[in-house]
Amino acid sequence: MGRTPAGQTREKVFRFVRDRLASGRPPTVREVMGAFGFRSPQTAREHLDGLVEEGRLKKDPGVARGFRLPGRGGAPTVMVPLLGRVPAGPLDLAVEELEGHLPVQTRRAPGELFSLRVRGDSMKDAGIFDGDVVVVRRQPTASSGEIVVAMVGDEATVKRLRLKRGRVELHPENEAYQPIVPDPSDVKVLGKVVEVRRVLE
Amino acid sequence: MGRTPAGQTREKVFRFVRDRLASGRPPTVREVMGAFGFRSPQTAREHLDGLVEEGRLKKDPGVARGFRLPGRGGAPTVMVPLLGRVPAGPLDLAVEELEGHLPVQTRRAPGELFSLRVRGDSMKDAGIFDGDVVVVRRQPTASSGEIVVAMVGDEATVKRLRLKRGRVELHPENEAYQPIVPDPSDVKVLGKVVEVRRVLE
DNA sequence: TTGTTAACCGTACAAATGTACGGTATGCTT
DNA sequence: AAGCATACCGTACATTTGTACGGTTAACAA
Repeated sequence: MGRTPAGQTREKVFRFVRDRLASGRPPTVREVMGAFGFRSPQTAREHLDGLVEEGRLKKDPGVARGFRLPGRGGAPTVMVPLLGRVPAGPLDLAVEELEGHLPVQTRRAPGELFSLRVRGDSMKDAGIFDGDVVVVRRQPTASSGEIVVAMVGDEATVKRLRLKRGRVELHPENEAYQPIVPDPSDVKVLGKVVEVRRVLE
Repeated sequence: MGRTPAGQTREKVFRFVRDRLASGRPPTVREVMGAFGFRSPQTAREHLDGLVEEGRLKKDPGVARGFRLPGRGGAPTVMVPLLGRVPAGPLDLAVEELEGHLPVQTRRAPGELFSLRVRGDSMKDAGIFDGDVVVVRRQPTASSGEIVVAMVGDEATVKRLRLKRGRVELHPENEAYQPIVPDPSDVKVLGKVVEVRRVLE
């Protein structure tokens, strides 16, 4: 055989490409070449073609950095904006005052989601703590029992929605707080909480 | 002004690029051109350069598909394996029995992290519920007070670590449970919980 | 009016990148 | 030994892609 044990370099090439793909910057043939000390782009190409042949990678011929992971059932990853505060107006074209983005796996259209940091511990018993980030799907209504983000007056709040006799109630999940029963004209559902995240580090 | 309202197209271009970046396939200038019906690559370039100027994008000059999101303290995204169950042996080369991958923002090396689904509600008061996913950084030790994943016998458990007089204690955060004080030879810290995620949908 | 600016078009060129052709070396099998 | 496959090198070429230069149009302000 050749210089290195069979398949060993190939495995490392695969991981290199996979990690580069996750970081959002798929490598070129020559970057693979450089990363492994090859002195010919052809060598890198042979490994890459081999991985495609084995079905571990997919590629679009002719396109620069055209490698992908074969799509296995998993939902695609989209970057969801993390809003510093929730604007009162429409979220669509609002110049988002954003703190950053987070990667979320979803089948939803990217524009359908946003996220924000929760303040206060009114939802503590639902496992949503101060400082947690909630990912929200935009929708003007929600079902009773779902956790929603709603504007009450000009403030955004995370609560569990209860619809009682046509009236909207926003229930905290913390004994120390009381349900909010706002004037119907004063409350607007922004969306439904679809994910909760807490970073402990 | 020009054909479309000022800034509107630019906003859409930004989202297009951002979404393409998340999907692992950053666009070329000409792909942006095509996506918006421009008939000149220069038009797309002006929008892209504008976004770089505004600080909303970063780019590597001369590099194909060389756009990135500015790292607002933002760590790069890596794909972390979600393990179906935690094997007793070393995690390193274990043929990971994986359920999939999740995107996690971290500065750590990709191989340093793994994730698993929590069973039971013994950490309920820490906001970790049954079915939640915890992202774990592999490390053989941890500080007192940190939430860890540990093997007790041949079972993996998520608990808060307490070191008392040189002895290891694993504390649940739920009044219905008692602390575990295992035989030191029978417990092994697999890593520290660095993130908690809950999907509500 | 004049000027300015944002948004766009067209084309050409240079660099980055994928791809093809041929070669060398090593180890395994027969 | 002969044959074969894997691993690698070197170079050349075609395509993709970034980039530069110049022009057009429409809205707005002075």
